[in-house]
Amino acid sequence: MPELPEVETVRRGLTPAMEGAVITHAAVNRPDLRWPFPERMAERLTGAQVTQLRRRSKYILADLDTEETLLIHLGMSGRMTVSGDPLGQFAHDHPAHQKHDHVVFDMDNGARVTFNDPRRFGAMDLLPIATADTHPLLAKLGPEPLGNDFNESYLAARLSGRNTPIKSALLDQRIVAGLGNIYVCEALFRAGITPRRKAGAISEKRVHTLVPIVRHVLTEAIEAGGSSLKDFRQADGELGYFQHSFDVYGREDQPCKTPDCGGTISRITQSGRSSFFCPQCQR
DNA sequence: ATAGGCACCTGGTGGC
DNA sequence: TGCCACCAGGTGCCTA
Repeated sequence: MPELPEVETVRRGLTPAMEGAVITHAAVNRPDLRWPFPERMAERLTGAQVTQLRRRSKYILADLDTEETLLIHLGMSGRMTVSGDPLGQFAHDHPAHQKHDHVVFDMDNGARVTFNDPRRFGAMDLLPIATADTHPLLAKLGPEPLGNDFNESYLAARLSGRNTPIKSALLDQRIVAGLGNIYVCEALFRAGITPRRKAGAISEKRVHTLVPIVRHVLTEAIEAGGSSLKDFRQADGELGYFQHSFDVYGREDQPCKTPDCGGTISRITQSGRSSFFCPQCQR
């Protein structure tokens, strides 16, 4: 589910409920997600004030006044939602506990933040604050696609000589961090590049066009509140709506949206993931 | 170093 | 209604 735009949407939705608020109670309802939770996680979180909510790639980072940072990843099916009234008048007005509500934070402003993840590919960890760059899960991540370090010369250098399909290269979080299956498909469509093309065999000119295209796709998706496939929700429970803007993702056998193209969207499997593209206008 | 495949886990969908 | 195969937004780890 959650690629960079969805994670950023969640981060923004959680901010009013969490930033500056104190975790008064942390319910940790199972010992692990993808990996075991850190030792004594509930105790280490209880009483901590969230000083800042940040995002790195698809990770949410909650800096705490205890000199620790809570790292959160949503995996494929993770959601974080807010219930209750941040002003506190209805502090006890929370929906019933749902299946797969693995971690629940009650905040001192009356908000309740619930982490729900049926498939449990998500993760949480606690690390010393300001060591995010060296955490094993973050250390090898490439630049943020919306940051200055992701630029034309950087991307050209990283793709040159690589024999892997461009689809796989853009999914490689070490090259650029935050893209997933949906937004890679969409970006390659807009760039007119077939997902099969070897990364090292794309002209420098076309590589250069990819940079602003990736930025635009992600920016538009964030503005739309992300994409809601199946069950993605923003933190307030609302659906994102970028899925209505998909040109290719999930559109197998449907007509290409390029005017006068006349092509039909194809689906192929690359390294175990579906790639959607128009064979007519992506070369 | 690089590339490809598998594993982790649950749930939804569609065919028979 | 049941069973089964297949699919899903991610990514660490193992193998050549």
